[in-house]
Amino acid sequence: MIKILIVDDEKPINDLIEMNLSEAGYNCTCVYDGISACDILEVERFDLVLLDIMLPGANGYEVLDYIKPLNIPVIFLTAKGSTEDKVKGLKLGADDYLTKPFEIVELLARVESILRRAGKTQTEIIVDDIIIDTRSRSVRRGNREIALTMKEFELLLLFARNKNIALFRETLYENVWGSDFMGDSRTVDLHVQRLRKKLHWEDKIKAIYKVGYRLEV
Amino acid sequence: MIKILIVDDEKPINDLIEMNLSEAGYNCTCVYDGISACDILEVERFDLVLLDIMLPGANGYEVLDYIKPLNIPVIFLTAKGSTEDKVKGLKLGADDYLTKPFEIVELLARVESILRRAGKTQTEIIVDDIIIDTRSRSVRRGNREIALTMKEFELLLLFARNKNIALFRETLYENVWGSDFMGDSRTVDLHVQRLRKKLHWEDKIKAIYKVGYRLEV
DNA sequence: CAGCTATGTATCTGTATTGTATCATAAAAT
DNA sequence: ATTTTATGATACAATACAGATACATAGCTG
Repeated sequence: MIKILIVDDEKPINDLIEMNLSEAGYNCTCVYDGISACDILEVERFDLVLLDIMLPGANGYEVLDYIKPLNIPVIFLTAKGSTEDKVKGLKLGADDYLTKPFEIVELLARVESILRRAGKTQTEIIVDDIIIDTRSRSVRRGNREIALTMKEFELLLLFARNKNIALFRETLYENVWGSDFMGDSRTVDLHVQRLRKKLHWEDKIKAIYKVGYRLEV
Repeated sequence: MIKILIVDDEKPINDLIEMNLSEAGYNCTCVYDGISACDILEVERFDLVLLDIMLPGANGYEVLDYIKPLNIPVIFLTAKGSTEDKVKGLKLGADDYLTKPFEIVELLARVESILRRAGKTQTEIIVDDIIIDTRSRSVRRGNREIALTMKEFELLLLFARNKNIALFRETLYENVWGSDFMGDSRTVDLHVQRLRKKLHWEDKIKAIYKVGYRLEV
């Protein structure tokens, strides 16, 4: 299990991140200031730290100094997009930075990227007889690869992370397409159909009348 | 009892939400401006706040600031659907976002989602020997799934949340169909009959002469 | 630039869902 | 008991929805 430490004094942001990373299968711990961060790092192993720069107590840079010798990758969270801060952070040893406000998709991408770089990626999600590798973005049944497009892959991932849960068309659209306006387009349906066909999941991904779809396993 | 505070200056919207959440078993309180919201939050505990952005007095963002330290989840209600606003809201600490006009079904889904996230709700409702899973929108008896349509499911949910309570036809119609005008149509009756048949609940859902129906368990 | 792939729109069609109409039966009122 | 009214049952029609297919566009690759 990959463990991520989230250090941010704004609880909502903390929660938002935690929720999404937990959903993606990571084990998260939240602390709200620099001192607590150092304390917990003293006794617990983590694979990645998400670190806010503006912190009460010790600021982000100081915490970074503390983390450095532990050799744990760090992603800086910064409110401002000032190049100065970025450079400073990266110079001091942050592996990446993320400017608030950020899209969840981007957060996940960067987290995966960093973990991959550190060789710690959790890569496989298994659903039924299918293996989804988030790292190579590939899907296999046994050792036969199933070629999916970008959207199809994202869609599958969402279903895989929400097995047996009815997903509204709007939810699907928001997550895969990133926009909250769908209108009456039938894009989602079409992609579900294509995905079904490719995976031979004609009856596993069920349409729910007037609602959306559900992956049944 | 889960308590929800509704903050919206448009009374009809307020009422609509209140009615539906009350039916769903939540305890609701309505206020119509930001100041009142803060006042009541000062003295009463709530589990969730539904907050309109456009408010007289203090606007939604300011109220949000006020709520933040209280650590109560917030769902923003807004007419706008721009990602900018969404991010702004989420960044400031809103836990979710609902764009007006919204479907009642979606409202309930999001409320449940948030409460679940906060560990304050259960996803399964058990009635007699039947299990209703609001998350997957499925109904089972033992491990035999009972296929219900949208309306049937909503109807069952309403009965399940109001066991042994007589429900007026108008109430049923308003909640499941979302409209407050029913005329003298017999739509509700028909759906009750269909639901009865599917669940073999011919005698559990009792007709109450000149009133409506009641689920007896 | 041509050709390919990914993605999205438009359209048609079958069908599940939903609602209306009708008649039969049960409950209440007189 | 008889009338009146409400509900149950059934059949059927309208509708909305999802599946399928074809086609248009965009974006990439060579």
